[in-house]
Amino acid sequence: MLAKEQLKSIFPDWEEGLYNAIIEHCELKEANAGMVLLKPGQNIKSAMLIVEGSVKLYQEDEDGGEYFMYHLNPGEACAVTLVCNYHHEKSQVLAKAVTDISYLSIPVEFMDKWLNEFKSWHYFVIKTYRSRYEELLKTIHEIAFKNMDERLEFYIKRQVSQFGASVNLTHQEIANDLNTSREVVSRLLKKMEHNGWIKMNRNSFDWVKK
Amino acid sequence: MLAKEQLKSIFPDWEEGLYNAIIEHCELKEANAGMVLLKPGQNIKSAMLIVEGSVKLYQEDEDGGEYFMYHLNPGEACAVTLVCNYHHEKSQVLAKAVTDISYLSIPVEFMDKWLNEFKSWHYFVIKTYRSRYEELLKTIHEIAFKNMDERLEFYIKRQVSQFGASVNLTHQEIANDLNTSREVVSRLLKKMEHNGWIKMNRNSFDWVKK
DNA sequence: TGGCTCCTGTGATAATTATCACAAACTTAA
DNA sequence: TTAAGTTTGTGATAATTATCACAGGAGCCA
Repeated sequence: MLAKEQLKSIFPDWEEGLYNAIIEHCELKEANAGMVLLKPGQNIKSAMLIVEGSVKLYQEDEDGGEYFMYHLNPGEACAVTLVCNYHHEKSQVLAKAVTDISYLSIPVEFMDKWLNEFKSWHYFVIKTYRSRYEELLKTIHEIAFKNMDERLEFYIKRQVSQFGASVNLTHQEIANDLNTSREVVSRLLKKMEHNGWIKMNRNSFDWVKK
Repeated sequence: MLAKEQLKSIFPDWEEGLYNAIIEHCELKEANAGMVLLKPGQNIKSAMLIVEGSVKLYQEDEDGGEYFMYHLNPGEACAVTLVCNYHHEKSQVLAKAVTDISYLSIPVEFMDKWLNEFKSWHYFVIKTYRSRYEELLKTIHEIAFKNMDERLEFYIKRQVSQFGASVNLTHQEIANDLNTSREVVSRLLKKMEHNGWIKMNRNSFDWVKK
């Protein structure tokens, strides 16, 4: 488990008792890049709080399609896993580790308990829901109103703000995240290259706009 | 203001003290069908808890487009207005009364206060966020993966489960809610009529499928 | 070096949706 | 009843995206 000091730096503003409870009852787990952490339909038995690395959240279609919604970073929690009150909730999203990650795993039974015991925990839960709700709104805004060129730009900008101007993704990976086809992404990226927005390499490209 | 008994029947599972606090500090407001209750960019100065009637929540585009996300019904609260901790939040959604409605208006200062005082209030807030988050997921699922015919069917079914099998909406209104054009809706409805899913009238139609 | 796989580019074509144009049917109000 | 406005139907066409087909290049490994 982490030292209390580390916990404090990643999850500030908690009560002393909450750090202690976490240290006492939670596991620090690890997962490798690419691993699926949560599948649609899966029963939720513990909350997931990111300590290191980053995670991508997807909406998944019945027949294999995916749509990328948002990233989870250190200090953030997966809202879907923060169940309370009624257990036996099932995931409606797909979560994948983008990098190697480590995360705190909090058994469901403590989540309810801590809601009563620690004010800072329940603020954390509410803040998590609120910020994820806002991320979903942004996603809806993109899909509902924008064409693929703008959605791709939005997607790349988020990628850039996460991992820097060098985007190490294949056209196919991007196409999967946006639930479109590789050809469409290739053509749109070509256009961006012509416009001087990106510089293309193999397996990656650099965002040079703005 | 409402009598405590009425409050209890609409918002069950609250603490006695919470009902009293609501009665003491909140206003029961009314609005007519069609009124805009919340606009994108608007400062949030009070929470909105539906007592009577129903409300539609939209994502709004910069240039006037709208996309319908979900209904709010009696006993439910508008998640966007349930701000806590930091004030001066701005709305990112559009809320419109579908019918004449009445709602409780709770000034922001009490929301924070009650989070500490009433356990049932903070469960209510979390439950509200969770259920609205799930509604947004459903919306994303529709827009990201489904063609207009299936989205229209999903839309009509929600409408039916809200207001019954007789759908009193013009094609134009439906088109606005789905951010598409009237012609598309007209043609798809014609197809549904041919398939025997609906019976069309002027200004309305009946859902007869299933 | 040769063969294999993965990634990218691009044309051709189909499917879906958007837009324009206009007519017909019904409703309302003067 | 007429005129004006609203709602619906439908063809024609454009724009966007999806799908298929295939070629060429780059990296990897035997």
